[in-house]
Amino acid sequence: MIDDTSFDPETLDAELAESHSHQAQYPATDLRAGLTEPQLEAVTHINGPFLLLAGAGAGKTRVITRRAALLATTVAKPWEILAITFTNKAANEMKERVLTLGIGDKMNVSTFHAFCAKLLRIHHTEAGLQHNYTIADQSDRKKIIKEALQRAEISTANLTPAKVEFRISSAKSDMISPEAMLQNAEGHNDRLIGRIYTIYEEILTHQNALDFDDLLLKTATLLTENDDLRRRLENQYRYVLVDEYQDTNEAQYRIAHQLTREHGNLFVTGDPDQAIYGWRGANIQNILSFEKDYPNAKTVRLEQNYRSTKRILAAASQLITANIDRKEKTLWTDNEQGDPVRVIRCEDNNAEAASVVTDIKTLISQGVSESDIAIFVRINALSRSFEEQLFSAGIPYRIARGVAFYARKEIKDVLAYLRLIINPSDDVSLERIINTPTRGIGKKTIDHIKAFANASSPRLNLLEAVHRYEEIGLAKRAHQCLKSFSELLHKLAELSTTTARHTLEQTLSLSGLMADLNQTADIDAEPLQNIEELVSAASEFDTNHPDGTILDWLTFTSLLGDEDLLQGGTDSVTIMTLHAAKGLEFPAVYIIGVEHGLLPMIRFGSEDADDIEEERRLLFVGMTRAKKRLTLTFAARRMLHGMTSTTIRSTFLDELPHNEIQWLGDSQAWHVDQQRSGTAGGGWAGSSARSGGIDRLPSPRKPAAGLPEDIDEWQLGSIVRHPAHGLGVLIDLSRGARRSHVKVRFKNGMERAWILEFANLHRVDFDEVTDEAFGDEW
DNA sequence: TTGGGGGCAATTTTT
DNA sequence: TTGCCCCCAA
Repeated sequence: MIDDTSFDPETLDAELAESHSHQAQYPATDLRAGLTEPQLEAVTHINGPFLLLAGAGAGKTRVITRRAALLATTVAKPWEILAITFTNKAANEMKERVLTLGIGDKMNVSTFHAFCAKLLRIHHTEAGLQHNYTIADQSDRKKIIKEALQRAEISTANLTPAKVEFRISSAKSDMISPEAMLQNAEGHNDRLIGRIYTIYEEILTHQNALDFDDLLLKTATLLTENDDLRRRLENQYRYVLVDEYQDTNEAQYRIAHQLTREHGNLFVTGDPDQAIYGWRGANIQNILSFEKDYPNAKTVRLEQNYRSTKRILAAASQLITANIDRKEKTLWTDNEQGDPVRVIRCEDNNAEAASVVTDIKTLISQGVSESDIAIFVRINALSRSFEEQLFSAGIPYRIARGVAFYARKEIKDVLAYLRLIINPSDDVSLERIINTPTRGIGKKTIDHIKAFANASSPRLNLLEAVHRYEEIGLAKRAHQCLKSFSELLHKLAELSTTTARHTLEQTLSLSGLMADLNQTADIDAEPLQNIEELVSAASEFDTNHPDGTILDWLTFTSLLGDEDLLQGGTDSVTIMTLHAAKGLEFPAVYIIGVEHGLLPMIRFGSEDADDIEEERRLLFVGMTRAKKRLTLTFAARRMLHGMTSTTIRSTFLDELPHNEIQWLGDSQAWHVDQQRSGTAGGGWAGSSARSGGIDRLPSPRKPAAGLPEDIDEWQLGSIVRHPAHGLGVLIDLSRGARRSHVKVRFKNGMERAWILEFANLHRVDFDEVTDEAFGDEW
């Protein structure tokens, strides 16, 4: 039987409540009721550091909300409790549940970023900021990086903006300043990035803007350097809780630490096995060494799982034990045994989608609701085959992704006007709106304005430059256009003291945006609808925050993420990435593309054990989302980036408990072979006849090949031969403990990557091939 | 100033 | 294969 609350992370609580014959609503005196031993221990903990290691599906939210409620009704006032989460969703959920427990809405529940944004507004002087700073989002940040690249006059040959952005963000997460980066730079590239980072910071400062990382970084620095303020805050927040502690980065770690330095009442919850944001700067060591950081810490494990069947849990548990970086934890459940976890081998990605969709059809015909079914992918690009086939099967589906509401063009456009009203230094916003809607101010005019601003001393911000249009020396037409734009901005500047809704509506009409939207509404009504939605959002904000200012509203919108997940599609199959799946649960789960290189995702040149462990955790997270039915699939051939390649099943599959798994697919023999030859890898009796593919190995299915005997002679630039693709040059080679990877560029320019053991490549000596018309580009 | 076409890269993305 | 970005033509 499948219930209909799969989307609701609170299902668990409902189940728990049910199993203990309690109401959903607990009077304060009942906060200890119906708890298991470890749960009770956590709920009743009061003073000192505490680590709650909460396994997947073990009832964590229930525990922390009850503890907060208990604190708030005994030793503390609600406003003396600070609960920090990572997502708005988690924050809202906690607020709601605390409310349900009768604690009121005075408890401080907020995301890291929202908490910091507010703190920095209030204590802007101490932090060396202006009160009206704006928050640069990802696209603003990208523009600023491009600008910085230009100013640094660096040939962007091997430095994409994305790469720079990543490096800067990582540095900030680790609390590394531009100076420190320059000092410790190893190699030319690092120095370049250090220089760009420096300029990037200058631009942000000049624009009176902070990016997301700054919110954390500046707060951490402020709390570290300003002991007086730190102390006041510590007095104010006598009990601090940090959720998803395994995902904290250095800055967040510091914030939590500084806020609790003296009273030590830091209660953290998390699960190292679900740490999947290392690539975003999160440091799993924060949770792993909590007990070292806080020697008097108490640790409690929640190991009983209320979500999945025994078999699903056994498979996931076995997988995760392969990780070294973890805290020993043994999940168990009282739930039914359930059906075996299935692993399906498919011929290619279309067969994979077909097989999954067929299975879904069967489930639906048995009365399972579409919303109880989820398909998890490692990368969004994999969703396509599934979309197509779900569509043609007439099964409603939705993709939990897409452009976040506040990242849409039309939304960003209006908000840019408002941001400029609040913060006249916000050049990125000005540049965005100067010709939106089009008003005859093109690139050339903008360049003139910029040049004028830069040439002035001190350097002007663009808004000031616009207002001094007469001094720029523009052609008559451009001069006229800029004049009316300048007048428009003056008019808008006078709006700033009114409500969010009023300001928004005025801006929409004065700027001409509304007229523009109305005009295009015939062709595409969506932008207009989005704007209408924005107006009601503003209106709602005004109602909820009678004392709120435009600035508050802008901050609010800046920190709001993608809400796609929260709304809509109550009867659709959900397609989402494994990352997006964290925290959710579904009765039926399909995990797609469990192949080497995809899951684990391998990037060349950077395969180390940490990455693999995070990938393993990602699969673990995916598997533990499933309540009743779990299916993993992989395809022998996969079309990706417009190219079909032969794949190798993921080594993670070898790490599952073989005998508990139901192995399905065109070829039945492969898994049996697995059991015989251990994890060394093996082929399967291939029904497909593809040249060069490893699925073509004749039986008996031994490992495809070992390393080539002359491996020591392989080096970058070596010439190799592939049976299907011909001659190529080795452009990447990395030797790992278990597998070696190679990348080859072929004569026609195609580049392919393989695991060397399976690649069927042979090194050839240069003089053997000179007569084969090898191009000179080699 | 706008649009279209070619070139090129291509994870994950709580905020 | 798709999607973004940049440059060029009208």
